[in-house]
Parts: sequence; structure tokens; C-alpha cells
Amino acid sequence: MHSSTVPVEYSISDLCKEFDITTRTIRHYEDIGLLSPSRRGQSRVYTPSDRTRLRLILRGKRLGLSLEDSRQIIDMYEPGKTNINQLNTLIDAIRVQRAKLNQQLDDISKLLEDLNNAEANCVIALKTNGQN
Amino acid sequence: MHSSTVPVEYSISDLCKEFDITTRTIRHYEDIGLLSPSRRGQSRVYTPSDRTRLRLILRGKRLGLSLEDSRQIIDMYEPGKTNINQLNTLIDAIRVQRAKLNQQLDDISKLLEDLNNAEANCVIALKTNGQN
DNA sequence: CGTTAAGTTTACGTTGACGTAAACGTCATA
DNA sequence: TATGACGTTTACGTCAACGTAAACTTAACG
Repeated sequence: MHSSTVPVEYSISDLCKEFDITTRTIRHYEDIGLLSPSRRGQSRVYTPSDRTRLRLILRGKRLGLSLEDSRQIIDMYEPGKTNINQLNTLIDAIRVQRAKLNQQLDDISKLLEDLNNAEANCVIALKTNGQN
Repeated sequence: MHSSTVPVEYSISDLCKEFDITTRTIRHYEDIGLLSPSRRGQSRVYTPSDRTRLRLILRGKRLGLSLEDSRQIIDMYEPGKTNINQLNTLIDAIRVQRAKLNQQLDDISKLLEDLNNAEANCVIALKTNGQN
């Protein structure tokens, strides 16, 4: 039994520390509507769900997605109020994103291969060239 | 026997068409020293090696790398004139890049999983909600 | 009660990666 | 010879994604 508890809310600096970003970044995401925390007084209060959205945004960034791309993808997760017409275009969008990701997978595996070769060449050069 | 031949040089518009980019983009890469084509008269002439560098740059872009990141990685491939000291820092850099790529692999697989779920939900919503 | 820490808004600045427009050179072809 | 098609340089513009500074509030602490 561990006594650590999952927080039910976070301050802006909590999230900053956890994800190693600045308050400016988080507020910027709010400015463009990617986050909408509630307020206590005038201070922002973030729910675990807000935190999840932020995690998704940052994951998108690591993949080179724009914030608009991330917004699209995140919206895909909650098709609650979308009608049938929108559902079909949504499925299309999902497939487009999937194609991009598969391309990325391919690119990464090739790049990793290249890096392996590059490192091997370095090691060889080190051995033939002398001691450290 | 196919009679198609591998070109030994390319014009700027050859590369533009092949990779679906603008001349401005290619010249920009030259401005910042990522490409250094030779000249015939005042026109740029690109070798297959130049073309390969361009391919690597664009692959980096698809992965969300900055042009500076791509420059670093490309430089890793030709450690010809690097000394032992540089080789060690180069190996370190390679490992850093590899770590980032592995993170990306992880991110992508999770994102693909999410997209699968999202699509499944769409399909369900379509079935329960009526016909197209 | 002062001051420090953490929060806020407003607004201009910066950086990367090109876009876009102007003004010009050089061939080939009608 | 003129009219495209393709090439060039120079230089200002743009857009996303924040950085940075100023000026202010609020709560907690010594």
C-alpha cells in the first residue's frame, strides 16, 4: 500500500514543473483555446483532464505537429456532439494522420539505421586513430 | 534491360519538382549553408550528393527536426576531418539524437493506438446513429 | 506590516522557415 | 526580334510559437 495520492487539481506552476515548460507556454495554449482551466478568484485551476490535454499537446510537439494539428487530433477523441457528416470527415482525418505517422515511422527507422552506421564509423575511427 | 539512366546533375527546378518544394526553399537552404551547389555561369548545378543532402533535410523536417538539427545529423555522416575529441562529442550527439528518436517511436505508437480507438468510436457512432 | 513568492494582464519583441514581390539576365523558339 | 520559360539577387513580409518586460494583485510568512 502506497500512500501517494493522485491530485485532483493543479496550479499553473505544478504543470510547469512537471512538464518543464514556462507559464507563458501554458497561457499561450489557453489564448488559442487549447486549454480552458477554471478559475479560483483570478488564478487558474487545472483538472487532471486539463493535464491530460497538455500531455497530448506536448506529445504532438515532440512529433513535430503544429498546435493546430494537435487540436484536431485531440478533438478526435471526443466526437460527442459531431453529426454523421462530421464523423465521416473525421474518419478521413484520422486516416490522413495515420498515414503521416506511418511515414514518420519509416523515416525514423531509416534515420536510426544511419545513426548506427555513423556511430560505428566513429568507433572505428577512434580505434584506428589512437587512444583517448 | 531498362534504358532509364541515373542523372549526374540536377537543376534547381528538377529538385523542386521531385521533392515538391519551391526554389525559395532550396535557396534558403543554401543561404544557411545546408547546400552548396556548384555553378555553371550563374545557375546552380546540383550533384547526386547534393540531392541526397536535400533528401535528408526533408526527412528531418517530416520528423519535426529544425534545420539546425538536420545540419548536425548530416554532419555526423562525414566525420572525415574530425579529430578524436570531436569524435567523442559526436558519439554523444548521436546517442542524444537516438534517444529523441526512440521517444518519438514511443509517442507514435501511442498516438496510433489513440487514433485506432478514435476511429473505432466513429464507426460505432455511425452504426448506432443511422445510415449514411 | 513589510516583503517575498506566485499569480495575473497587456503588449511589444524574437526566431525559424520560408513567402512574395521587384527587377533583372539568358536562352530557345515562334 | 519578341515572348516565354527558366534562372538570378535583394529585400521586405508573414506566421507560428512563444520570450520578455512592465505593472499590478493576492496570500503567506517572519
